[in-house]
Amino acid sequence: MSPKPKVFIIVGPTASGKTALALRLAEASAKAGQFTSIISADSRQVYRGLDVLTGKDIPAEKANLRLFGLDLIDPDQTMNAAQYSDYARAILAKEIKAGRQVIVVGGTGFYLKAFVSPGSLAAVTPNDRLRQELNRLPVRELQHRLKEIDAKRLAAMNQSDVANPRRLIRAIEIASSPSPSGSVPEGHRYSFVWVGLSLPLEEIKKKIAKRVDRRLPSAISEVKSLLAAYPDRRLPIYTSLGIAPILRFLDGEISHAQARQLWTTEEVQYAKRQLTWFKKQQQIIWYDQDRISSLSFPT
RNA sequence: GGCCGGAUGUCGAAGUGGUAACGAAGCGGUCUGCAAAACCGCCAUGCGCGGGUUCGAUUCCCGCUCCGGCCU
Repeated sequence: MSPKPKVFIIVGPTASGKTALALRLAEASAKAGQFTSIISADSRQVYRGLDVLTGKDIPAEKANLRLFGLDLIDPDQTMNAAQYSDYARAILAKEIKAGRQVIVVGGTGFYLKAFVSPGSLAAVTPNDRLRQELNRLPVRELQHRLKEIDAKRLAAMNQSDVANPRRLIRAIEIASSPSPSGSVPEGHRYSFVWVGLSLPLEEIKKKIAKRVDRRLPSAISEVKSLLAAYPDRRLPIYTSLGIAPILRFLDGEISHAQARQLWTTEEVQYAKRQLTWFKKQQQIIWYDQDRISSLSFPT
């Protein structure tokens, strides 16, 4: 039995230097004659037209580098963890088969979870009609409905989830589907190596502040064009970090400086949410961002 | 100097003679198809300072300080 292909998964909060590390690893491998494919795991970089806001900063001119996971959908479309997982799995298989090594880089923990364990998600496809209908109901009513069709499922939800309309709707969706089939466990065909980049929160804050400052002008024009082409502000894409403050600025509600401040705060809050998620992932091996240079691809 | 208004947590902001809404920030979490999302918990023994009235005052009264406006 041949050894399972080793796949690096680089995670960490925003502004921790994940991309830079991936590029360095890829370059080093290229020198040794090994080509690398990078798959991004980022729920917002999948949008076409969302570039400076999401910091798509991998230089496209990097030769010998195949890059996936970016610009997959239009601003009025949506993607979810299952779709991402299917997509990334397919790419992974293809690239490995072609003899390339693969590095997955991303900050969307939930996508990564679905990616490494396909089948961890209930095999129930979203039911838009049902969701639309349920969306109008208050939380109380959602709880009531779930209780009627699957009391156990409701009882199993924690304090936070039972108050969360989205989780309730999803639970109802699963419970009311014809065959709430369990997931099909899939054998691990790959050996995933999780690498976490850590650096002090104070450093993250500094980097974020600098980045926001640098990006704001072009981010403003990006939001303008987005708004011009897709005026419906209820689209999920509009919940991307930085957009709300920029919209308020464009609406004349707040100043440029306030928008910058708010965007920065949003980014920092996001970084902390990411840390909360990654903290629980036991498989991650953490490295201090400034001592990462010694890391290299095992052969 | 006079008159009026205000002073509540880090910020914004309600409010009551019986012991401080709410929003933001902050802190800690949740997580099986919207995840840069959505959601949950914590966060002023204290209401500018000093007196007084009262069983009890942040709330009423007196004085003071500071801020804003108007007048001289």
